[in-house]
Amino acid sequence: MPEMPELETIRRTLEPHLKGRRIMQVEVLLSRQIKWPEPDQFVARLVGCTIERLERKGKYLLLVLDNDIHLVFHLRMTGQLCYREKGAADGTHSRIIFNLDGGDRLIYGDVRTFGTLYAMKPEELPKIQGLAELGPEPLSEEFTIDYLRTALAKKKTKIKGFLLDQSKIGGLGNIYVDEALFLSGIHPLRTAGSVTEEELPKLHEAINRVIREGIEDGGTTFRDYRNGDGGKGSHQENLFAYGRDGEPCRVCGTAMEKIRVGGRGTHFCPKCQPFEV
DNA sequence: CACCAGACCTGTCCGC
DNA sequence: TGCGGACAGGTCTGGT
Repeated sequence: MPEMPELETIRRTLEPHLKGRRIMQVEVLLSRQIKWPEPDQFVARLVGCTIERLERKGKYLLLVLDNDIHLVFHLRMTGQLCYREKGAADGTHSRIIFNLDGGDRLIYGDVRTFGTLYAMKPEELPKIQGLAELGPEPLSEEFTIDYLRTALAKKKTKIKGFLLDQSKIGGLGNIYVDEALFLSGIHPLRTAGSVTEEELPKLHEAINRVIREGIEDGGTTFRDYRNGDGGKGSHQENLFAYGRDGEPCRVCGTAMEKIRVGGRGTHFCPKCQPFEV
């Protein structure tokens, strides 16, 4: 489900509800989604603590508590975090429920149950490998054209796989990779190392643009994604590539195509994104 | 190290 | 209406 724009939207919509709130009780309905520590310890680390702030790193959301515990979520494909006021219905597929002061709740729901939760002391955070190895994020100071040039250099892996690799760039997923490749005119099967000096700034800007616009639109809702208030995003109305196979390219009118790259559905325009450089 | 299939799960959609 | 298969926003592991 969620890539960086969706997680950032969740962070922003939850923050006003959760900042300064106390966790009174935690209901663990599906313990295997808790990865660290053991579920009873997980609960013990949270109960009675106050949420000081919400951070996001790549596709991870972190609630930092007043005892320095970091409550970390990775939503994988179908995880949802939703704030519900006292008396509101739970919704379906609730897995972990955080009861807050005053009877309001933060509900972790997840249809496919791939999502992961952790309650970590600061020194334990490196145990989360994906978090420890996270590459620079789009729109960050570290994500420069020079960084991208060096990271791409001589790589024989496909550009699509490269952009999905969270240790290279943190936060892109299948939707926004297809969008960035479309906007920069690069065919998804080309190798990372084949990106030319002329294409490099276009790709860099395209990555920043799709993430920026995704956030501005509150994320992309195709199926499960909802923000912290249960609302949908609108970026699905502004996509150029993802999910548009068979439809006319928004730039040249050619029929968009869909192939599989590295096992992932991949959408592109055969005219705007020629395979030959 | 690159690359792929398979695994983890449930739900939905499409064709027969 | 029912059934089987493909597919879904993500990562991790194990094999070649």
